[in-house]
Amino acid sequence: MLKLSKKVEYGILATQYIATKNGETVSAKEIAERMELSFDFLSKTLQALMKNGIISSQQGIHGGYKLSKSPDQISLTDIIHSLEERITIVNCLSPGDESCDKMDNCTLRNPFHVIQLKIDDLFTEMTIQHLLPNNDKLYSLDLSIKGTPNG
Amino acid sequence: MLKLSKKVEYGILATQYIATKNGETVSAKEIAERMELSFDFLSKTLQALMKNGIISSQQGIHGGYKLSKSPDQISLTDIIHSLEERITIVNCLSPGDESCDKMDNCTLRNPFHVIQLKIDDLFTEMTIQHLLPNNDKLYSLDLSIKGTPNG
DNA sequence: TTCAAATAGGATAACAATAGTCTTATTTTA
DNA sequence: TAAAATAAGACTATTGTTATCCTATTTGAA
Repeated sequence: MLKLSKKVEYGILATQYIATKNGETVSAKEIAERMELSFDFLSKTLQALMKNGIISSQQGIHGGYKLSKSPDQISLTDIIHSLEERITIVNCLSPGDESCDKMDNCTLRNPFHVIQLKIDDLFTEMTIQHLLPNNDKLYSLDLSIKGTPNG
Repeated sequence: MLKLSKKVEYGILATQYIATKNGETVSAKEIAERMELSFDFLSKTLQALMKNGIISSQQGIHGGYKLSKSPDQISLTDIIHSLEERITIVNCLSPGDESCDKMDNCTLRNPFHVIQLKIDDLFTEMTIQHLLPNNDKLYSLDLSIKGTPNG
């Protein structure tokens, strides 16, 4: 419950790995080997990230992937949205969902919506830049737990 | 991904329903019928809530359930912890987890931990009181998103 | 031209987690 | 003693996730 999928984990790990390569093209094989991930599954993930403009691909014998944007322009939400359809804590918060017929007099939906927006915010505020080794921006971001403007 | 389980949904719905009864004992049958939930599945949920001290049960012919604490003393985290084992966005944040051998030089774990703590906070701050009909406390809680009243 | 190494992508299998059902035992009151 | 309730274990069904397999296509170099 409330867990990130492997797909998203793979996506974040791979994007982070590519980011450490500073513009070099990196093959799926290299990422899979270095990060000890399943090559096939990783490939699917990379293809989805490519389709969503997070990374760009080069086919052919010396092909591979590189970032389409700088690491500080790629949020975890960007990656999550590329890889997952349903990302709400309850179905009735997903756009177009009509699975619940009690929506109108439900006293839970609004409170859940508030929580949802704040969770979305957490993943939007964090970028690949924050995940890079020796990064000094992570703890200067407003990620403290108590007494924060939004928390 | 990142979804609440039905068990937790049932738990929250049931606790909220019981709370509207102001100390009366309520049977699982009544809750199941009124909220249109599976009786068997709801029973399991209620039993777990009972074991964890959220509600108390009375067996026998006029038995049922009532809250053990006042609605504003029951947080969503209390309910979630009663009903789910693993509630972290990645496994390596669960207490005692050793599934990942790269933990020590992982640049993702700390950032994820920060997000995890903030998510935990969201569910801890919200209580059953906030979910009650005509509740006037929900929007006085600091649940604003980015300067907007309710998001 | 041909081969090797890479991405692209569909199909499907294996696995795990979630959700739901069934059955029986126990408790309590009338 | 019967009825109505909770307690709880076992089991089944369903769904979602994860992984694998296979083939096609692209590209560059020998």
